[in-house]
Amino acid sequence: MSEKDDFDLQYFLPYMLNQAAEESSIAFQRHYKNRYGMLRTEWRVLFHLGRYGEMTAKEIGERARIHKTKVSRAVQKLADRRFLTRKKDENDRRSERLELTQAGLAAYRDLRGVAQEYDAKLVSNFDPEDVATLRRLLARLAG
Amino acid sequence: MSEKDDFDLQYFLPYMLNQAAEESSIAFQRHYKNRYGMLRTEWRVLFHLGRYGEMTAKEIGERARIHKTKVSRAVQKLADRRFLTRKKDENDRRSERLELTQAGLAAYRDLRGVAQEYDAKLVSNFDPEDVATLRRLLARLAG
DNA sequence: AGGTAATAGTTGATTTTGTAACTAACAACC
DNA sequence: GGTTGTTAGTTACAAAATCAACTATTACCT
Repeated sequence: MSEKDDFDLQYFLPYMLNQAAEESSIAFQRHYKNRYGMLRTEWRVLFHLGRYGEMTAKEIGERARIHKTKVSRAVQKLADRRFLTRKKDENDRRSERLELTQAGLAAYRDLRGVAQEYDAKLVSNFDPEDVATLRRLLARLAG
Repeated sequence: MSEKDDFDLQYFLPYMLNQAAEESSIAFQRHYKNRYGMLRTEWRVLFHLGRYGEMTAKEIGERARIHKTKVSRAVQKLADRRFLTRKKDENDRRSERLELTQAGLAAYRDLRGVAQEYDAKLVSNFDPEDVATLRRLLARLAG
């Protein structure tokens, strides 16, 4: 380059976020993938239902910002594997109330435990104050 | 839930990173997508060549941690669109030296400018010290 | 009430990614 | 110098994501 070029890709925030996100997902991914044959979206749906209780596909999509077709297919797979049940909302028969089965709840609890441990491990070498800053800024960046 | 459940998905680091990464990518994505018909991997390849100069597909893949098939396809598209040229490395005829054309360089410079502005805008409401912390931790999380 | 628009969710077609197997060139070793 | 093992990159096939069109139901509006 003949010109000044001090913009390094390694400091471009969207790029850094992506690299960190991918790296930090890999190890955890193995758990829901190998142990329960789940995809990321399926895990997220499971997690939402486990953590926040019964809700509709739409609500999950809004909370997690997942497109409705992705949610729809994830719900289908989870239902096929008997991790959740669907029943028509009698007040609005377009939508369905989704609820985890015992098996789904068990999977959720298992994965939640793994996630907690994994999260702790990820930040274990960092200064707790820095971690607080990290989470705060990430939350704001996520919008 | 009848049990104690204080693990919130919103504080699970891989999840937060993903949400922040996606959100922060959207606005910038439009530029390389609409203006140059590029995909994310193509933009990254372009960026590496523009920022660091001529190199091989393998080097790009290592630096950016992109799988070689993805790099291969991105290089193909960039070559089709005359953003880069490939010539066999005479010392090792398995690999190719990749180099941006004038058009590629122009696109790089354009997008680099947009990226710089965008990065600045993303952090403009944050305390600079917090931003420094953020980048430092992200770099470590990216491994 | 009747017609139009909006919404929840699904499905199908297209695009993109991921995985594995492949080719061509090089390296190492005897 | 030939066999075996690696490496750079491509290609083919399968899996998954995206986008648009669709069904069924509800809301709105006059």
